[in-house]
Amino acid sequence: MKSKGKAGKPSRRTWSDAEPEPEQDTEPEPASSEQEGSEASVRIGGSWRGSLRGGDGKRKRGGSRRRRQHGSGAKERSVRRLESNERERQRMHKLNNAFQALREAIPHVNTDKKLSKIETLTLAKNYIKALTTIVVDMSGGCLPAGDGGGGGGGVPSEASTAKLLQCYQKHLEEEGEDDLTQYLTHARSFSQRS
DNA sequence: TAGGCCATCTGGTCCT
DNA sequence: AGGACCAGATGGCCTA
Repeated sequence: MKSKGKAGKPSRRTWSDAEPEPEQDTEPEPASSEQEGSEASVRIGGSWRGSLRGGDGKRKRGGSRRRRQHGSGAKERSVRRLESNERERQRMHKLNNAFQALREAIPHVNTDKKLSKIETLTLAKNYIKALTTIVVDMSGGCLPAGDGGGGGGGVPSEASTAKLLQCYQKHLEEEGEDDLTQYLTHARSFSQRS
């Protein structure tokens, strides 16, 4: 009963409400926009750090490290920041909604406890693998049987998965089906008949 | 209390 | 130019 979530975190600080100071300039941060001129804007332990992503190999996509100069005024910068924060929040909410949908799509045992994100992803991966195995098994009539992939309780090999896809595509061409569900229905009935 | 998980902020980079 | 994406940092909540 982890009642986490925003409701449980009244004190979570949002930039907007927690920025009491009208003095926007106050980003205590190092020199706000200009610090970038030099790359030494990383301060571990503080709440800011700057460029230097390229330094450790991560996110080292080309481009200059100079910060883009948006509007110059502190106020304008602050407004942009707030807007950015809001968009980022919305984006994360959408991401979380997607996680929730995924949680609901995969079966799991303990329904009391909400799956964490990492658990959700892991279970989803396993679930997909399991379903793939089932599909491979069911399509014995279509796929050459016993190629080592499907059965055996293991994960289908890449080869069998590729064959499955191939078979599916062929099926689409021949039958004009446009939905995996329909394919599965066919596969199921075929497997039941035989 | 430590550790896990999460929301949010933030600034760099990429894409349209 | 502006929005989207991404990853690091921070701090709060919760459980063992």
